[in-house]
Parts: sequence; C-alpha cells; structure tokens
Amino acid sequence: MNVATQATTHHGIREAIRARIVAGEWELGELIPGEADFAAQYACARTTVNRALQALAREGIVERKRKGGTRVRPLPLPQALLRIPIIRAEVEAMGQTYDHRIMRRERSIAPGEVAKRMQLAQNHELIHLETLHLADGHPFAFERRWVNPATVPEFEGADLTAISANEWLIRTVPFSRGEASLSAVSADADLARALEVAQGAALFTLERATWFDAQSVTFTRLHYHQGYRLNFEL
Amino acid sequence: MNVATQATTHHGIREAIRARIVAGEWELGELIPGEADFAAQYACARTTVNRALQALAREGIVERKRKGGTRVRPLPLPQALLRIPIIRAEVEAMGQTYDHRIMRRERSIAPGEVAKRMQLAQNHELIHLETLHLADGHPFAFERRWVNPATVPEFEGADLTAISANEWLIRTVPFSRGEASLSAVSADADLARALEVAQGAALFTLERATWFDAQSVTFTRLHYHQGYRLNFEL
DNA sequence: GAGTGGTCTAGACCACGGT
DNA sequence: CCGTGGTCTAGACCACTCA
Repeated sequence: MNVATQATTHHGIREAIRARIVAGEWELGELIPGEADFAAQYACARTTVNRALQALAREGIVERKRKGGTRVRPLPLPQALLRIPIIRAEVEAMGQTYDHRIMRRERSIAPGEVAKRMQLAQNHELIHLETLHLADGHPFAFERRWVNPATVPEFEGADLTAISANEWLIRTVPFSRGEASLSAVSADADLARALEVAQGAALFTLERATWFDAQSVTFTRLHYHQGYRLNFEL
Repeated sequence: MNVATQATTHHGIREAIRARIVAGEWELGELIPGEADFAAQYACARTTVNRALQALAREGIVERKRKGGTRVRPLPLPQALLRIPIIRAEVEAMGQTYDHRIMRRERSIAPGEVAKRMQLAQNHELIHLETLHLADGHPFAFERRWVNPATVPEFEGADLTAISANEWLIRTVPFSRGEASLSAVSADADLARALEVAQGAALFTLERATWFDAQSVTFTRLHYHQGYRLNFEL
C-alpha cells in the first residue's frame, strides 16, 4: 500500500510506527514496544529505531522515559512551528512592492512599560522609531520600536532608507534571542491615521523584545493592517 | 568559562559551535569547517558532529547542502515553536476555575466560508456549536465550532457537560492534522454580549481546521476575551 | 538492582550537486 | 568526477528511574 516510505531508513521506520499509532494499534497512554523490539521487527539497528522514536517524541506523538519505555502521548502535544514573517518578504510574496517610511526618529526616555519589557532601569534613554510599512504604496503595518543605544551604538547613525530597522538590526546583531507575544489591539487615533483605517479597528499585533547575550537590544510593537492573518500548520 | 557544556557530547559540541558562530568567528553566509574537521578538533566521531550540526540546521542557525558544505545562515530563520494552549489548562494555570457553557447546538448547513475552509461541498450539513469558556465564572473565550458528522458520527450524541467539544474530539480523533490562523476581530453584537465587552472591542482570534486522513473533522473559530496575549520564545 | 532509553564510536556506503 | 553531508550498523557504556 505505502509506496513512499522506505524500509530501513529512520525516516521510513518513523512513518511506519506513526501509521501504527494513528491506526490505533496501541491505546492512548499505552506503552509501545522498546527500541530493541522494533529493531528486530524491522531488521535494523537499534540506533535507527532510536532516531525514529526521538523524532516522534519531538513531534509530541509519543513520550519517552528511561526505564519507563515509550508510550503514546495521552493527548498529543498541540504545538506547531511558527515562521515569523519578515515584512518585506511577506509583501513581495504577495506580488506587491515593499516600501517603508520613517515617521519619527528621536532619542527619548523609555516609557515605563517599554523599560519593563526590556528589563531596563527606569529613565533609560532609548532611540524611538516609528515606521510605516507599505505594500504597493498602501499602509501594511505600523511599527513602534525602541532600540538600546548602549547595546548597539552604531544604530544612531544607521542609514535606514535602503533597509528597515529590523533588517539592519538582524544583520548587525544576528543571533539575538527574544520573547514575543501576539495580541489584538484597537486602533487609537494615531494608528488609525497612519494605517488609514477607522478608529477602533481591530489590529493584529506582534510584540518582540530581543537580547544579545544578556544585553537588551530592542523592543518593537508591530500593528498589522486590518484583516491581516498569520497562518501556520499543525 | 563555560561550565555547563560537556566536551564530547553532541550537546556540548552543538553549543561550542553555536558559541563560535555567535562570537562571529565566521561571517554571515560563510562556509564553516566540514564534519570531519570538527571531529578532529573535538576529538570525537564524525557522527557526533553530524548530530550537532543537524540540530543547528533545524534551529535555522546554519544551512547545509551536500557537497556545498555547511554555512552560517545569511539571516537566521525567524521561527519559533508555538505551543497552542488548551483553554482548560490555560485557565487553571492562572489559578482560576474553568467551566464552559454551551449556548447553542444544532444541525445546520455549513455557511459558504466554513465549507470552504473545511474543503467541503456547498450545502453540507454540519453540527454547529457555540460555547462560552469561563474562568472563575467570567467569560474567557467564545467559540463557534462546526463538526462534520460524516467523519465523527458519534459526536451527535456526545455528552459535552463534563469535557468540552475540543477535548472530546482530541480524545476521539487524536492524530488529526490541521491548518490554523491567527487574527484580530472586532466584536459584533453577539460576541460583545457573550464576552461582556463593548461592541467593536478587538478580540484575539484563533481559527483551526483539522482533518483525519483526508476526512474533514472540524473547523473552529475561537475569540479570546479582550486583552488576551499569546506568548512565546524566539 | 535491572531494564530502558541516551549516546558515542569506527567504519562503511550512498546521494546529491558543484566542477 | 568527486567532495560533502546523510545515513546505517554493531557494539559498547552510561544514566535515569522504577520496583
């Protein structure tokens, strides 16, 4: 029946075992055979089975414990790989022309909430930036960003006409880690004017704070145009 | 300096190489040494280096091609593992009591948009369900769900007082795959009344369509209460 | 204490994809 | 063609955890 799956690759064995799980060969929460058993069944090395089962564990299909064996997860882990879109790429993928306009750029004291999200002391001076992202000349997203000049002093003089602040930072501080959150926000007067939507419109919003090696880099709040959706697979 | 990382585990080697990349030992987009080289450097088997580099590739730090070698990704892949919350668990994690109330339950013809998302023919009859999820008795999220009785006939008679439709379906059809999307929606009159928010409030919204083996199972649209955030790490 | 997964090794062959 | 990553194997030892 199954044509696509190879016999003794970790790939093929993973899919074979997955099919057996999905088909209901074992109850939810039930112990499935050990690595040695599967190795015998499929006439391969235990290592190969190990790789297959580890992959299924990463997917959240099974749960593994030393001595405890491998069991089908009582309820599969609801998780998905979310690819965070880069605005330029997103716009261009729709076949539209990307552009951006810097509405404001100044040094200012971090507002309390921002300082908190960046884990900075109060009264820390940051660079504040407001950018409107455009698709075919129409507002696509509005971004408020705070950059920590203590971490990225070169940002002050950066030329942001060719590339956006986001891309500039990714290139300059490539391997920063961060926290993000998604929410829905009502357009206030400023947002409504910038995005050319009615005041009070529901805007999909992405916030992100990033650090490089314990040093706060930036905090950004990105409001997408009305009707935006972020799609992904489960 | 580094105390936590072991010398010749794939784990330790992964972190050692990651540190060298982050430290800027190689340019963005530049080729890094081959597996054999690293194996010599760290005095371990090539297999071990292979596992370490594959992990970095999954993370989006490096890019690997046969014959082409391994190179630092020009721009690191912006991706994150998103754990989709289960409402009951989410509420209980806040230390509140979860409950839910079924507002409506009926058979009806799938609205055009729903039929499309479920990839069903027009005029397909579905079970339509409206559920209000409560935290400590207060509205937490409002859910509209359509279930395909052709795929899950037992759903018609399911007792949904003890467990929610979501949990019932996960238990009955555990390994379904799906598509999801996140967006921001303005509360209409019905939503405003159900969630006890002002009309027009911005609501964080999660839509999900799931299939089991090419058979459409369910489509659901979940509107969270005003101010809800979905957090994750990058 | 004993069983299970976690990992390392050394060697081998294969598959893809630049030259 | 030929170098690089992708993978398999057989055997070994270790680490966690349950009884």
